Amino acid sequence: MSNHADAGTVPTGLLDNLVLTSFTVIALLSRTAAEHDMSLTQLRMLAVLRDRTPAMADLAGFLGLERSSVSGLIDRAARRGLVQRVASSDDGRSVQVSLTEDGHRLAAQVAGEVAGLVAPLTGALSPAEQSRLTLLLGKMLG
Amino acid sequence: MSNHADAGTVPTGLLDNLVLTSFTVIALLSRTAAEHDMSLTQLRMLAVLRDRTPAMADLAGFLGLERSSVSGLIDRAARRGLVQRVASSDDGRSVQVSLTEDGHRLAAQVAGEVAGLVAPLTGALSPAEQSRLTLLLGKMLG
DNA sequence: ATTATTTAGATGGTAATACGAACTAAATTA
DNA sequence: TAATTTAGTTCGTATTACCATCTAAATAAT
Repeated sequence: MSNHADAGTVPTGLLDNLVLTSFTVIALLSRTAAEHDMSLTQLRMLAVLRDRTPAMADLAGFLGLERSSVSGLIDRAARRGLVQRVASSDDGRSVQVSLTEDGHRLAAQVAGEVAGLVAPLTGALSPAEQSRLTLLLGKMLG
Repeated sequence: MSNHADAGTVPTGLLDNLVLTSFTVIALLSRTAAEHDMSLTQLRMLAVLRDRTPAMADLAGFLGLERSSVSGLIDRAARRGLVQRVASSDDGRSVQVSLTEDGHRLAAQVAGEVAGLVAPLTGALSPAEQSRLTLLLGKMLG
């Protein structure tokens, strides 16, 4: 048994702040993506591919999309030279999706820009508060 | 002068947790919206209209969209009977957008469902931690 | 007063997003 | 060897969101 709050209830202030924070952060990410003529989904895809080389179905799983949606997504990104499809050696049907040089460069740049945009927010907190927030969010994420 | 951290920098762990939390919350909201055949934008619109009756341009401002995008959004929502356009009395060009009865009902229901989905997350924290998180997010939101 | 300009929204055209269903080809299983 | 499953693509559709353009109303300038 836990001495935590009823898991079926959220204090209104906490719910509001979580939702507001989320919209704020997502808006920042969207803005960054838009500045590079990308969608939020493309930005997520770039982030996912920074340290993975998944097959199409796995990528769909990471992004929470249908396989058919990912086909078009990768088509467009490949047309821009950001990603490439490499045929799998052991399975003739499968492809490994990976970032190109340009893709890696863009992903790194975008990551830096996002950090720059989030900094003013977190900058409102002292280092100690930042640490506490990191821990609390981490605990919540499980 | 402030004794806070350099506003140009975010600790990696904090950035990651903020982004992960945001995607988690937004995914929850999207899922809830989808269960009612709505988009995230429509859900946001419903939330905005719960305590406002803005003109189209103001609504566009709230949602961060162009006026033309909002026209279609409201068209579709009105076709479903969720919102209505009421001609402004003092300005013949302007309309006030408002929720219908059905819109209010749906907005309330959706709000409840969102709370139910967020609860398991926040339930990982003790009441004291929930309070601290609320305060930290509030401070960050300014 | 009358014309000119600005403002509020709507409309039309375009591209991206995302889905489901149907399809092809390769790999497994029977 | 035939039947089935799996990986990915293609096709058709609806939504989303943009920009540019348009209409009508309101405000400003002459």
